[in-house]
Amino acid sequence: MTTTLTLAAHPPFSLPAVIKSHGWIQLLPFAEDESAGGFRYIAHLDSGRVVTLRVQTAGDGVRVDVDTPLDAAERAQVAQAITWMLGLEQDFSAFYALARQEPKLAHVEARAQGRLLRSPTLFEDTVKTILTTNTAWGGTRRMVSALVAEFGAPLPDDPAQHAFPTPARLAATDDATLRDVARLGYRAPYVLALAQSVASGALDLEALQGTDLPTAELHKRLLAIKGVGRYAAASLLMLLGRYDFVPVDSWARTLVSREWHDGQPVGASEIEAAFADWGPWKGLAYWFWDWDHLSDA
DNA sequence: GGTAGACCTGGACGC
DNA sequence: GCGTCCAGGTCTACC
Repeated sequence: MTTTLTLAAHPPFSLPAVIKSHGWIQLLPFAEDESAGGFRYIAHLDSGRVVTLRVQTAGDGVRVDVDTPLDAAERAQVAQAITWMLGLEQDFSAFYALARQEPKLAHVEARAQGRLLRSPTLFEDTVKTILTTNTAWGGTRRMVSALVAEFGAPLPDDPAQHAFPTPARLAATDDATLRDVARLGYRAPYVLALAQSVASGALDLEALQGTDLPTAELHKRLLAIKGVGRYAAASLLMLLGRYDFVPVDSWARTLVSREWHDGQPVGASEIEAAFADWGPWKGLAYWFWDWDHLSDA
């Protein structure tokens, strides 16, 4: 027996657009399912069960298949998780109205761009974001894979596959293990401290999903997390649906430098200034800007 | 508020 | 195979 859920999305919606919105699909326990045009995600449910969610386009939303019967609470959790992960309820009509006036963003509405693929929990997204800092993408993939393989709960039908580790599981490890086994390097104490504060209840990260806190306050709270600086905080704000900041990394500096500064070095202030007119949509304008002509940068 | 140096890893490169 | 250099954000100490 299997379980199937059908979830509607606020139009316009494109599952491939969400999947390709950034690199998260390449990080375990996500896996792209190209034959179905969707993805798989190994979820560790509150009930303790570990299941594979198979997601593909269906009608104006998505269909979620699970290879096992789920009880009512588990079904509700899966529906809530997928709705959050894909931003099914997000409305970008205000952004699209502005984007129509800008040739470099004229494509976003037709492609249904705007949603960014999220993990089910802000804890997972925060750990992954910390692991994107000060390293190449290959390093991020390696560190996330190691964390999942070493500390994630195994899938019963295929124990070689694992869910993302829970805060409690990571909190139960130690700095040296995270350095030696997962090769997190100097990031190990950051991830450990985050896991411990979430597991102990000292930090309620998940309460920030859908919070109505002002963006400035949210920004402040994210920056208070060790290992989360300006770039990581801006990235996490984007995942939380707040686009007031541009995640300034070396790639952003390269793009903005070549687009508006004739290849001369630029800093965060120049990047923020380049998108200042986009107000609460700065981050999205940067993210979906048509940089194609700079792809060899 | 701004800046320099340390942090850690893996890849590129030269020998 | 080995050693060196470099890129990638954040933190801390210092001015």
